[in-house]
Amino acid sequence: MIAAPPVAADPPRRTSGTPLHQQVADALRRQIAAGVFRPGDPLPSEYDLVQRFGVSRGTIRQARAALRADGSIGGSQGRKLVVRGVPFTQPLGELVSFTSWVRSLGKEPGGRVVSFARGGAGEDTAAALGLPVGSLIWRLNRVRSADGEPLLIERTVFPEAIGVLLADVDLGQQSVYEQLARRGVTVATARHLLDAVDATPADARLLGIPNGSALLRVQRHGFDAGGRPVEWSDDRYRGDRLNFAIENRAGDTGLVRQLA
Amino acid sequence: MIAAPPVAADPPRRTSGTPLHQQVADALRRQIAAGVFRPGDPLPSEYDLVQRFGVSRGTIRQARAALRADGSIGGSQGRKLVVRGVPFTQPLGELVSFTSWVRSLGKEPGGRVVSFARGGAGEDTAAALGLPVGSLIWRLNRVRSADGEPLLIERTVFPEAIGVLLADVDLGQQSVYEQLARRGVTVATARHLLDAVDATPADARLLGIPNGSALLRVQRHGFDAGGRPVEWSDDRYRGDRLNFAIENRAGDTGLVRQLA
DNA sequence: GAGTGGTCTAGACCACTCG
DNA sequence: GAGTGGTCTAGACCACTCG
Repeated sequence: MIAAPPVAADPPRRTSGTPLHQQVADALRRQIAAGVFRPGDPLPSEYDLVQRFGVSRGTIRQARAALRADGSIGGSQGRKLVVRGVPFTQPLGELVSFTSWVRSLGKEPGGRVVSFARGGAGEDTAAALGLPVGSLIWRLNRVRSADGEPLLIERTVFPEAIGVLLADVDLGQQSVYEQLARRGVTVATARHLLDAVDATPADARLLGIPNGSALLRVQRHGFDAGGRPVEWSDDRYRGDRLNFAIENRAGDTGLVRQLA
Repeated sequence: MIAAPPVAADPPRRTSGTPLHQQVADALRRQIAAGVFRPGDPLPSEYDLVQRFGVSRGTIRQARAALRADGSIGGSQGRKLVVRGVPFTQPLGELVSFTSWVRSLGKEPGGRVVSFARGGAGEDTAAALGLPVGSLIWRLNRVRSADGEPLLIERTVFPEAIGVLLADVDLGQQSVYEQLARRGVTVATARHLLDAVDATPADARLLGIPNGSALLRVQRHGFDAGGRPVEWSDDRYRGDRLNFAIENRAGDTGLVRQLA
């Protein structure tokens, strides 16, 4: 870990396995988080940073590209770059796992299994998972809560190979993704589809909210590192209790608006 | 525009204003889209690409970083990089501008101004735009439609300096962002907050839908290239007609789940 | 014109994967 | 051990912004 001394001290080299550019990026992020640089402040110039960190310009630029990508800084050519604020990202694992997300908030995750059974894939499910119609799949239906408050209904479909790994797990208490991770299965990439739906009578009863309340629906396709489907899920969150935030960098975004 | 000849031809240089690394990235993207490289195929090695494009390794790496960032390719150190497929992104301009999005679908954008007036910023608005409470701001309230079907209610606040640029524009027909762009103002980065709300009676009347229908609400903070606030908007989409899709790459994501 | 960030090159060494 | 991508440096020139 290298700090940013006012004058160049012992030139840092890769003693640990952490790349220099990442050490620089982390140092700058820490300083933004600590208020050394405040939103609106200009970032020190490249030349300054080269001097302070005792690394080459390329390394500084690589570090800064990371800060740009996560939205910590902004700006354009010719002008000094501007600090925007603390980075605004979440690990995919935490995004996918309700359990680890709730824990990260310091709350107690809970759940109740409504149903869990093997069956045959219908047309939609088969298409979503990239399987032939009629393939064996597992359907899991749960209500998830934080500190006892129901927040989410999960309706998830797993391919047979994934579902069997969960067959003897207590899904009322355990995180599906932690259990899968122990068995070597992780969600490496995912596609999310967000829209709003009225709570059906079943939804309303499960969440303890009025009929027809607005729910934020998140449909997720999860894939492992090899691109094989791990899950297809229809998650319904209480719209009044949860939101999703998206940081859009310059240029192209990962967010797409679609007509249904 | 440079292609990728099997053998190095005339070494391309920056004749136009487009950076070389971007020309290379665009060329590779086109080849992925055209099926020259198919999902699962390995990408040619760095050495290959250096030869084919006649540029330095640094330029190739910069181009590949862009493909990585938009999800076109994946892979890790020591292995050949793997083509994942056509990128799944939307230019920020199209994401922000309802008008240009609707046009991209081949439909006719329309609109109706409900109100447009100058006023003083309350506490929330001031905080959102980073202005002192009581600062002059402009509030725009519109219904937006595609081929005559109302899809969206926009409630947008602009800082005084932006609002005055719009004072004499026909906002029933014109795109705010196109008009602003002509005056040198563009949204370079944005933060989006997505949740679900019940349609208020006013919402329902404006969209011509039943009271209490689920709406997908998108709150947006837009900033220019210098990080200055351009707009703060509360957009409400018909949940049954629209959704947002998010492509999550490996590792950290720009998508964050939050408790309200 | 001075200072800033953006582009590009050439070359070195390292870490990882694979046959 | 050969080949791959990852890191890092040093130096050149360019485009843009600002006083």
